[in-house]
Amino acid sequence: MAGRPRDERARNVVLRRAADIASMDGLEGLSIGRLATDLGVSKSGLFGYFGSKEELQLATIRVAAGIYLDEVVRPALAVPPGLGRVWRLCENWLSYSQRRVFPGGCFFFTVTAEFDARPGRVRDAVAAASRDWIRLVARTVEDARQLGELVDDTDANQLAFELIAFMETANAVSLLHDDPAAYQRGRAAIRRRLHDAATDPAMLPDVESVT
Amino acid sequence: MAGRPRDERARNVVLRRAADIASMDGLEGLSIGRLATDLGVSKSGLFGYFGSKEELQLATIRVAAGIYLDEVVRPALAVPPGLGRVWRLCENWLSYSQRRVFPGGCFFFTVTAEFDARPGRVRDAVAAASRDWIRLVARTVEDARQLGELVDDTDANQLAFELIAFMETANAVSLLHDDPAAYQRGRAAIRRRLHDAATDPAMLPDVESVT
DNA sequence: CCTACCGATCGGTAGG
DNA sequence: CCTACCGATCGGTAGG
Repeated sequence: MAGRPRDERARNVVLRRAADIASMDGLEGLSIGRLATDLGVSKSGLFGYFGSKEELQLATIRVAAGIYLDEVVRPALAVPPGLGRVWRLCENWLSYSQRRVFPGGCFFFTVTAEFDARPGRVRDAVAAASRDWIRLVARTVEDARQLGELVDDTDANQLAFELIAFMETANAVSLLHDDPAAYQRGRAAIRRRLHDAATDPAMLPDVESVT
Repeated sequence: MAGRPRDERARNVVLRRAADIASMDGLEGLSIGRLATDLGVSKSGLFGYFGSKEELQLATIRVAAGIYLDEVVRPALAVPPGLGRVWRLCENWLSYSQRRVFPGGCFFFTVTAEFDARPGRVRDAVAAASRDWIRLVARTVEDARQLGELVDDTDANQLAFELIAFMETANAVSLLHDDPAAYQRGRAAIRRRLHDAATDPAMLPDVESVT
């Protein structure tokens, strides 16, 4: 069921809108009735696509993860491993947040805070996505270390934690205080930290001007 | 109205419980009916204390801010200004999060992510509390700089951003991944950053062992 | 994939 | 500060 191209395309339109809503109001704030009204379809028709609210939430997370992959991860993997790729990954994340690919900023920031203290399948899916992301950043850092572009005693997991902290806080501050300068702060913090860990700081590109 | 001691005490019991619920499920997830059932009182009686859900949410934020002040801010102001006070402030925050003073971790982390993309009085109150906190950290850093304990070209607002990023990310990671080591990561990051900015790194206390 | 409906719960009110 | 209720909305179902 739901295997025909038209169904899949329709499903994707629904889920893309669902991810937008969830980025602002959370996955609980996302209601089937509201989503149906927004899209001009019947509630029960939409319900039939997913079978339950929880399945809708899980499908929304999968679609958001795909967008994240396209916007942040894939274009960074297109540049060679090393310090440049670490920088690209961070830069892509800040751009993805700043361009409001999701209107409520990073989808995963919103739903992490929403589900981090509630058990269930939704929390598990959010945690799995987070784990994948943390591991990807750590592996990218570790690659740079092994290539000799970061000092030898660099703790990849620790550095990944710090870089992610700067990205997420830039996202949070920019949203809550409507302050685009938060991205300058995040970018400066990342640049400084990578500068300190780099064997050849000249390999870091200049900080780009921010709109 | 509601000025008698007994009323105020009762109000405080209600709001303390409200803050606990909101730290896990958010200020929208906090419903008057559920709160009433939890406390064994009638819904309309409880409603009468506040007049509207929004007023309940705003009163809950005020109570949570008071607890934050008692747990994090006041004990840091008891030590003299300087690098030691900066460290105390960060250490108190990590302890407040780790001890689960609120069962869902930092109350303000949860409600910031919940309201950062929705307009209204609740968002404004959350943003005001966040601004106060950021300014306090920045002023504490600036005091340390003026006392000559941080290098002269320290950008207080930038350093405050970075310290806050480490604290909030320790909170978020520990909750989502049920991983107490996140606090070690946060503490190590803060320590390293302050070490680099200190004029006399020996003034930083050793990292305490973590349970 | 629609209309029409279910019981439960929401914020809020009336009346005492 | 209680009981009893209001209309709206929730997730979900029946029946076509």
